[in-house]
Amino acid sequence: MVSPSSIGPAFHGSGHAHGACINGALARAEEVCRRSGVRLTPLRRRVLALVWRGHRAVKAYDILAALGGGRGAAKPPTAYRALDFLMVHGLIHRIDSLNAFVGCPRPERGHSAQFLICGGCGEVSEMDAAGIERAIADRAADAGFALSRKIVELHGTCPQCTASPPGA
Amino acid sequence: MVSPSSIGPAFHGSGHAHGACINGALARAEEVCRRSGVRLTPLRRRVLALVWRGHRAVKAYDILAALGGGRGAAKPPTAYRALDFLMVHGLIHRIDSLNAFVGCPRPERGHSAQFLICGGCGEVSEMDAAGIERAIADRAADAGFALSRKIVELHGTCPQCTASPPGA
DNA sequence: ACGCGATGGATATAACATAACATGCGGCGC
DNA sequence: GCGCCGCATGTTATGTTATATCCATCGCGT
Repeated sequence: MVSPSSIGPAFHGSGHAHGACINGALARAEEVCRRSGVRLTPLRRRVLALVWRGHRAVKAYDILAALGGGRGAAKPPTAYRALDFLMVHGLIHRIDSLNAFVGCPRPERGHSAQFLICGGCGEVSEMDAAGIERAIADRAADAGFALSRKIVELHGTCPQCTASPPGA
Repeated sequence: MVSPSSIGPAFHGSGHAHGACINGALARAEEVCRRSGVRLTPLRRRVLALVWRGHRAVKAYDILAALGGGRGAAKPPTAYRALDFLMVHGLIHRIDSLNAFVGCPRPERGHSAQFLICGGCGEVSEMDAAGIERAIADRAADAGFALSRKIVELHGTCPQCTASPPGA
C-alpha cells in the first residue's frame, strides 16, 4: 500500500521507471474489476495500458491508432467503448479541456479530483485537495446548488518545466 | 463573506425581462471595445447577442445556424472567428465541458471565474469566489505549479430546478 | 492611386464522438 | 447437445465540433 500522505501532486519528469506505473495501474484495475464483478477484457486492458503510456492525457484517436496497429484498423467505437468502461469504473478520467484521457492513480477511492496540467511537458497530475473541495462545496451550498460533477482543470507550468523549459 | 452587490451566483429562472440582460451586455461590450481600441463590428455584435439569447451556454453551430438565417448560410470560420474575438476580449467564456459559450456578465473585471451549470434548465451562472481561487492558488503553490488558466465547471441542479424539476 | 491591415467569405478537411446494426462467444437451463 | 440470452466487439455510417488556407472587400493613411 502506498503511503496515503503521498496523494499530493507529484510530477514525474522524464527519469523514472515508468513500467512500474503501468503495471501498478493494471494490477489496481484487475482488483477494481474483480470487486465490481466486471471484466477487464484484453481490449480494455490494452486501452488502459495505452492511456498509461505516460503521465500525459491521451487522445481517443491516438488510442485508436495504437490499436489499429497494422492490419484492419480499429474503428472509433472500439476505442470509445473501452474508454467509457474505464471511466465508469473510475480507472481513467476525462480531461475536458483537452478532449483527452488520463489514468487514475487511485481508482479504489471516491472520485472527485483536480488536475494540474503542464503546458510544457504535457504531464497531468491528479490531486484530491480537501481545501478546494470544501471551498467549492461551500460556495455551491450558498447558492443552493446541488452539485453532481465537479470539473477542476488547472493549466500552467510544472516545477520541472519552470526550472528547465522543454526545448531550451 | 463579502458579496459586493451582485457578484454571487444568481439563477434567473424563466420569469425575467431578458431584453435588459442583452442590452446591458451589448452596452458593456461597446465600452470594453472602445477602451481597448478594437471594433465591435455588426457581426461580432450579432454573435454576442446570440450568445446572450439566454443564460445558457450556446453552441458554435447554433450560432452559425442563427447567423445563416435563410439566405447564404454562414460558414464555421465566421462563427468561430467572432467567438474567438469575444473570448479574447473577455466578453464571453468557453465552457469546455459543454463545448459551448456563455456571455460574461462582468467583462470589465479580471478573469478567473467558476461556473455553476444546471443540468435541469441549462442555465450557467458565473461566480468569482475568492475562497475557491485561494484554495486553488494555495494548492498549486504547494506543488510548485505556476498557474495560467483555471477551469472550474460545476455541474448540478439549480435551486429552481431542485424545487420544481423542469418537465414535472 | 497605392499599399496595408483588419475583416469576413468560401472551400476544404481535420478532429472528436455516437447511432444503429451485425457478429461472435460463453454461460445456462433444459 | 441445443437454444437462448447477454455481453463484448466489429462494422458502417453519420453527426458534431474546429481549423487551415486562400481570397475578396473595405477603410484608411499617404
